[in-house]
Amino acid sequence: MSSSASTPQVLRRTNLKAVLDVMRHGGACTGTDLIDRTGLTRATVIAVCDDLVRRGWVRELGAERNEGVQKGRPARRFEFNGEAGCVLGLDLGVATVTAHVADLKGTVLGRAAQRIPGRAMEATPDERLETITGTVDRVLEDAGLPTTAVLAVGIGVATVVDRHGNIAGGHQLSSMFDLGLQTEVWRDRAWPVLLENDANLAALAERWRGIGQGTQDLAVMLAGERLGTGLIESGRLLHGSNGGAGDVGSLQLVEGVGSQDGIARLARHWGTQALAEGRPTLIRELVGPGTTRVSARFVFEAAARQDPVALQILDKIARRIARVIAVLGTFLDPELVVLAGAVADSAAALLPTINRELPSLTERPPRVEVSRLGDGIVATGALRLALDYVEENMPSLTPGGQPAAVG
Amino acid sequence: MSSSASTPQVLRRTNLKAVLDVMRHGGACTGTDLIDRTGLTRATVIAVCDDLVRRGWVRELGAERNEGVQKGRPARRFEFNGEAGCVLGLDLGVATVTAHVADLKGTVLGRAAQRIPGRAMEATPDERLETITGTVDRVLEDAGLPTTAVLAVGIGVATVVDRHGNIAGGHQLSSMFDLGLQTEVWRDRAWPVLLENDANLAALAERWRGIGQGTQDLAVMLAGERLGTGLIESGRLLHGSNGGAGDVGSLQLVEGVGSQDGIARLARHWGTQALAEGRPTLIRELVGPGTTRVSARFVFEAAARQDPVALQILDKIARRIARVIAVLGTFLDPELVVLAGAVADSAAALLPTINRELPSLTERPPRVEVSRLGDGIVATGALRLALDYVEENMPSLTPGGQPAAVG
DNA sequence: GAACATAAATTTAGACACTAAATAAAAGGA
DNA sequence: TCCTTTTATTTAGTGTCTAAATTTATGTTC
Repeated sequence: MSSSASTPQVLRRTNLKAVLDVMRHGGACTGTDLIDRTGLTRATVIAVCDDLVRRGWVRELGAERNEGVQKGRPARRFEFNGEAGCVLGLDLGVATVTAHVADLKGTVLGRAAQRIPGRAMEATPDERLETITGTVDRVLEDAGLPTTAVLAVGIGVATVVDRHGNIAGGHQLSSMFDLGLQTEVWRDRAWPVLLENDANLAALAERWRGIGQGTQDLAVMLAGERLGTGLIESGRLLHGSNGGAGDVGSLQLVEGVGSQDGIARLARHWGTQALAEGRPTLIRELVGPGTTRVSARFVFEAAARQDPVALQILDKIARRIARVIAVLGTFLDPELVVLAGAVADSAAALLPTINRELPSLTERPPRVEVSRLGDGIVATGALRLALDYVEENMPSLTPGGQPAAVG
Repeated sequence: MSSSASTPQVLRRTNLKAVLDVMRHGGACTGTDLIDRTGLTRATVIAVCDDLVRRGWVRELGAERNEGVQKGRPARRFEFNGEAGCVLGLDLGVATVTAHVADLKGTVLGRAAQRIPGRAMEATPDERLETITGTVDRVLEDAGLPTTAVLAVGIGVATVVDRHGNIAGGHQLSSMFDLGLQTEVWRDRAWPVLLENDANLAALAERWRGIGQGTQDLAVMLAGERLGTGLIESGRLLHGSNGGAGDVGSLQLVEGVGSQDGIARLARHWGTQALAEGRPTLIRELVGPGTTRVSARFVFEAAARQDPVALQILDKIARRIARVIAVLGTFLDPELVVLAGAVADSAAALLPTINRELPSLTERPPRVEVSRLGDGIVATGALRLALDYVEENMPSLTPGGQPAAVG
């Protein structure tokens, strides 16, 4: 299954990748470094490096002194060329478009966010596309990058996406994001476009730059307005047969958990309810007089000041989340569960209750943490998705920017 | 990550595997067949075939006529040599040891089962090992196979096993199966021993020879005495960080589901209860007078004859199972859920209720079916596990039986 | 500063695996 | 018997790697 026929050229390609992998992780490398880490001969290593330099993926550094005592002929030093191109990471929300751009080392070179004008829910596909392309163009321009430098685009959407990057129809919001981004829209730019569910990208982000570093099995709950879960098992994203894995929105089962409610929405809902019932609470003061619209922030703030009503709301939310985590832990046995999303900062207040509840709900409860990646978590994951694609296909691709003559 | 350094020899190894893969699936092959399916040149294909024949993995067939009109020089015909070795598949239950042996094409050559003598729960490791080795020796002897013919042993155990094949400590029954099978026990036989959770093997079996053929994402509930679930996503088994994935035994959460109760145990429990309460039911007649020990079989039989009490018990069981399936479907989005285990035949009676309940518990409920693989499901999966190992490592291994001189 | 030690690069010869093209072989049919 | 067809085999050439010898560029020592 795994294997397909090979030619000597495939062999070289494999070794190009092996050397690139080492360079990406290890910074500047001498030939000897690469010999140690790849097991190849010096002759081969040097040939591969020269090949990579010729193709534009690697730079040879000048004759700066290596650190320490130096005897013998100075080593040539090679470095992965992070500027050989860039990747875009987009987060398409219901009302907002966020775009990050990074070089091939993953260094973020620019960020931009833009609201969909007017009433977002009613925006036409074309209006949506205009905002998206506008945001992308702006972030590229600000970073001084031509469109030809873009080697891949990762895009997170708030709906179900299968493992081939196709938006699964028949889901909530699925039509909102089914905009032909992979095919028609940027055909002239010839960008490889990779779609993925936003919670899945949050999981990639957490494993790349968040608490999940070094973890092979983790779940990330993107619990802002909606409630979505990104699942990584053995270092790979889970999708299920139609991409619905982790889409716990439809979980009607666990008593008290269900519908599509994320933390923010629940806080708002119960906060509003408390006000409507006229219960005495700090939330009222924070919201201000004359309005009944409670934002989640106020509830968390009131709780931070020990307001009993707000604390009770958080307790209720935490118990609800704990139940989902318990089910998740039982079915998937992740090492770590991360709470992320718009309210991640405040979610820390939920942890004590969650950790108190878990042992009664499941044996061996997973470790639970709160994300520290903030708002850009999905866009960050989108960058990672794009980088994964580029790294996987690197030898075959043509570096962006200059058209790079390859023999 | 994925790539490691390569030499020309690795290339040949890849092509050996590619050719073997085609042969395993396609039966007897001519050179032209292989050219079409691998993309290699005729010269290479023939060289690879000769190589495989020399190593013993492939047989060249005599000059039998090919079907149809034959012009031109007759093609040499090659066939995967299923008799180049065999694999063992073991199912270690609490009280029973089952062993299957199959050739490398997966054709079962022998079966044996043996009870652990005395009170199984109290058997010492040595007693257990004696039964295991005894069963293995018998099945090999009956099939007329020497121990040197065994290329791998797959073993299913009723406890948690991580993805490296290590039994995770601290679980129910974990010490019962931690017998040093991989290392000490058969050291003299030098067999590669692969441990895996029994429900996971049931999943492999369903995908190999059961209802799950061609399915990439499925869950198999092994629901006899205990309740365990084997999960396959994108064609791969899920283990989770410690192997606990699918070990729903500890799911205390879903109201009414939990503990370790499988279908048989529940049927027995509620059947006994009904008798104790003195309710009028066919079960009593089936069990016979003077005893209160109800076996699951009687409950299913009574239900088949429309006994109201038995039907009510099945209804209760089905609702319970439906809830687990709903959670499973929501979190993992499998294409198919298979009910398997000792009572699989009878479990068909549960399907109508399960399918009626599911839509109210989750959107897009998965397809649910009952296994037709019967008792040997775990041993069958164990064979598959062993075959996977052998197929993956085939070119490097030495065929069993004769010591096969390789140049 | 010349001779030496050292580490790395480069060159050379050889092995292995593949392709492509020419040649040979083994059938059936005219 | 000769021709056609299909396949196998041989031959020459290419790409990639290793291993070993050689060269290069540096620092150290006397």
